[in-house]
Amino acid sequence: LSCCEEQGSPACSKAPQVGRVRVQLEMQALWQQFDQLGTEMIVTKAGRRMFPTFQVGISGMDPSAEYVLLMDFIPVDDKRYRYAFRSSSWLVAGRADISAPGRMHFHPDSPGRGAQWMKQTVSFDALKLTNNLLDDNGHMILNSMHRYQPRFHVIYVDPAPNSHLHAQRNFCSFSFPETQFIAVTAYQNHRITQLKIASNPFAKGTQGFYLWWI
Amino acid sequence: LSCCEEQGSPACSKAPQVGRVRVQLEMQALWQQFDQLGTEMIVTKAGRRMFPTFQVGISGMDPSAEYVLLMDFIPVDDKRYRYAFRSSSWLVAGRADISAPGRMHFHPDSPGRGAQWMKQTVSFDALKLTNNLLDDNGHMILNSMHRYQPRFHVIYVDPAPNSHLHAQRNFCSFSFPETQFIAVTAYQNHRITQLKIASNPFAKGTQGFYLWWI
DNA sequence: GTCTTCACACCTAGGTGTTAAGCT
DNA sequence: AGCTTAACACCTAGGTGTGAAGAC
Repeated sequence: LSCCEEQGSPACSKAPQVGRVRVQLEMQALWQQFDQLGTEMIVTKAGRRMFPTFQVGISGMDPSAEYVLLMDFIPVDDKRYRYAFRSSSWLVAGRADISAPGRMHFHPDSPGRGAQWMKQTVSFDALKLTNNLLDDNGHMILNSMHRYQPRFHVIYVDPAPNSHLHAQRNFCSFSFPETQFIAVTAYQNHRITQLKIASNPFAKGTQGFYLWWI
Repeated sequence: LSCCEEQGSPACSKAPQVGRVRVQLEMQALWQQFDQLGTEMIVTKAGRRMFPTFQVGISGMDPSAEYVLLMDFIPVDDKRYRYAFRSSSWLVAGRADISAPGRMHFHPDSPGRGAQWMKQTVSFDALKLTNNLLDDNGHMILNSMHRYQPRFHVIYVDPAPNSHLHAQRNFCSFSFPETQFIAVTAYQNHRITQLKIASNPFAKGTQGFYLWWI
């Protein structure tokens, strides 16, 4: 159960509509299973979903207030990685490539009332990852072989006039370390491939093949 | 291009947010093609989509005002029908059966701002028809072998206090005669079946069979 | 007889990893 | 070598009418 991350601001400077919001990562056990192996997420030119899907349960919102929910991805470090098959581990392979300006993914149900968001799990299953710098579909642009941390943001839609003057007060951010991943164009770690096949229904097609090897 | 139907009220008693709303039926040519043959819509216990889908283009809304959009179905008459295969025509087969209280189907994007609704075609493709009087999925309950007229309603969400006192002023209704249909559990008119197969992509499975007969 | 139900084959639509070929 | 691309087979998920069987 994650609280709002105060970003170096003095005391509690958040509006009550966001200051009490609590967020729980769903499918946490699965995320941890992947994290232990070193999560990889496929990026393609056309855009690829994440698996596991980023899903959260939310509490503490003002039921009648309006909120916008969104995600973004920040580089974890300034490094480029490569996978060493011999040692089955990731190695630093130099400094990070230049990155496209970070995009934001608004949850398609935004804006919505607190009651609606808290009613059931909020799922970002429409979000797609791409390595196409010229992407025109609103997908999240990431560099392959770089490490990322997904972030989740809650913005309170303040009806007050000049509310933009209090933008700081009206949003808060959450990030879960177990959702970190390295973007790849093809899986590197075979155990990641196996765990994806075992846990993603859509990857059931080739499941039979691996059952002999596990 | 249909205007708001004044329901026997004196002069223009509608709020400006709804009084200027204009609605255009999409796929009108297809609806007319079906209507000419006598449209039939399948009802099942589990719920069946309509085809053609009820879709409208909307103009004249206040872009920043909030609206709720919904549909319902009203019996066209107090009759029950049967199909005479010999004459390929519908005959009256007595008085209507007792009907379940009419349900409403809210468009899932409700409530939404005028700008959002007018941006693109509003489609009711999630709406399903059922003949199950005990339906628990929010589908529209209809009597098989009865004739219905779909209706479309626009409700302005008035932020004023006590706005419920002006409920009359804040909504308006639209109906398109070419969308009338008879609910059936199995198609009666073979030409309706053929037109459904020819025009609905999901019915492509058996298309080859009929190509020899047309 | 007339109407309804259900399993089914056949689609649409789109999410998977695989694999071979292509790029640098 | 290392990484990327694109076609592909194989799934999930669900919308069609069919035709035989069932209900009244």
